Amino acid sequence: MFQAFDKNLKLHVGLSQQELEIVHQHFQHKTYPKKTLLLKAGQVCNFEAYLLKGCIKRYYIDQNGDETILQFAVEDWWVSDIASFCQQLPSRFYVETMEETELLQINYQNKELLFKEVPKLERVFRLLVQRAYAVLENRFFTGITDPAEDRYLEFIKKYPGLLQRVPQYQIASYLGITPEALSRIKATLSRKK
Amino acid sequence: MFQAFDKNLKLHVGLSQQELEIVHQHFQHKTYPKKTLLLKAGQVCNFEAYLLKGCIKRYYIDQNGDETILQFAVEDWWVSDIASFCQQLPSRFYVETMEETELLQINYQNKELLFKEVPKLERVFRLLVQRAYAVLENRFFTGITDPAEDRYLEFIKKYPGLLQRVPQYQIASYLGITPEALSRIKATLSRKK
DNA sequence: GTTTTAGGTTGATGCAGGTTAAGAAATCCA
DNA sequence: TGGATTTCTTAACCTGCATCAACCTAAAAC
Repeated sequence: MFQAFDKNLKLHVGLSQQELEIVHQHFQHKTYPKKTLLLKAGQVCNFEAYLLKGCIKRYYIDQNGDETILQFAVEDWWVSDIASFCQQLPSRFYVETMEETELLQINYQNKELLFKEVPKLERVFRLLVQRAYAVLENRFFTGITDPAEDRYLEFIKKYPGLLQRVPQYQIASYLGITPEALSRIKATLSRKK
Repeated sequence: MFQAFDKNLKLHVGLSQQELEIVHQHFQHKTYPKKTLLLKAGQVCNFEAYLLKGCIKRYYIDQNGDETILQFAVEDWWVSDIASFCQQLPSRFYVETMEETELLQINYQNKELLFKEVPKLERVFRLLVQRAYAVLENRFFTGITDPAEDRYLEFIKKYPGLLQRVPQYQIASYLGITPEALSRIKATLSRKK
């Protein structure tokens, strides 16, 4: 069960089997059914979770009740509201499973304990946040420079297979456009082919 | 000289005077004249720098030679290309002083040495990256949800005084709009007032 | 002190993507 | 299986911001 998880953690920093076992003890293994809300806007996010299986979205709901999806997480990705979790402040976001989802999750208290027991993990998690930062900056950047059509093509590459797992209007939301616009983009693309 | 810097570092983690002195030894104090390029696209970013004084922009230049500004940094801010620095990969960005600028900067090798000498700093820098992540996510988020006018008003609050220090067309670039569009926004705002 | 030049404003026009609406297709579930 | 619901598509129209271009001002350069 921990195979992919261990590999994810050890990507940049060596960890002994013993250290890994301490880590495992602080994480909780959980399975949630489809459409479970793991976080609601206004709550403090109390988890960082690694996805073993399934699919999760993190999104915002505006005054009109429309949702904007900020992140999809699938197998071997992490999900949390980093800002809320780290500063232990209320979140603006919702986090929700889109399929039955299996997680390894840790809460704030356990994460701090873990850092005390295995200080090397400060480094591991620093590198994880740095990776997340690089991913986000890239997303921000392409959002400014690339038109919607290019972003859609990028999306297909970055999340292969997710098109089949997630309704199209949610992908449109992630891309920052309306479902109608995405539908038109697909139409012109298939005309071009 | 190190007063504000020390305070910035100690925001979340206590550090002794001795530890701070080790830190100081690994940072370099530098002053650059206006319009100095600290990083060019294609180079590996080899600094993380804390601004004592002055103003810096980080930007991208597209095929048409137009620049898009991703970040302004002023007093008590950090500047770097985190993705390039951390992974030691070529950057897509330029980093340039907009005024005479005084920095405390550290390179990759020294940062790693510093981590070995004062492991507690792993934590300090993890928290710094987390803060940077939260700031970036907020920017990304408002970029999607808010219209240009709101983003302009946000900008004025976030960077008080910068309007006077930076030409307006660069602020437009930061906001993701053209100078003409910003000019019109200002016109309608003063009409509303 | 006149001439460049950089920065800012204003107007006309165009286009990507938003909005609204309605029907078609797919999926869900009793 | 069949009706309900959810998702996708298409079309007509609208809007915010981009583009292009002319013009204005003020400061810098000669």
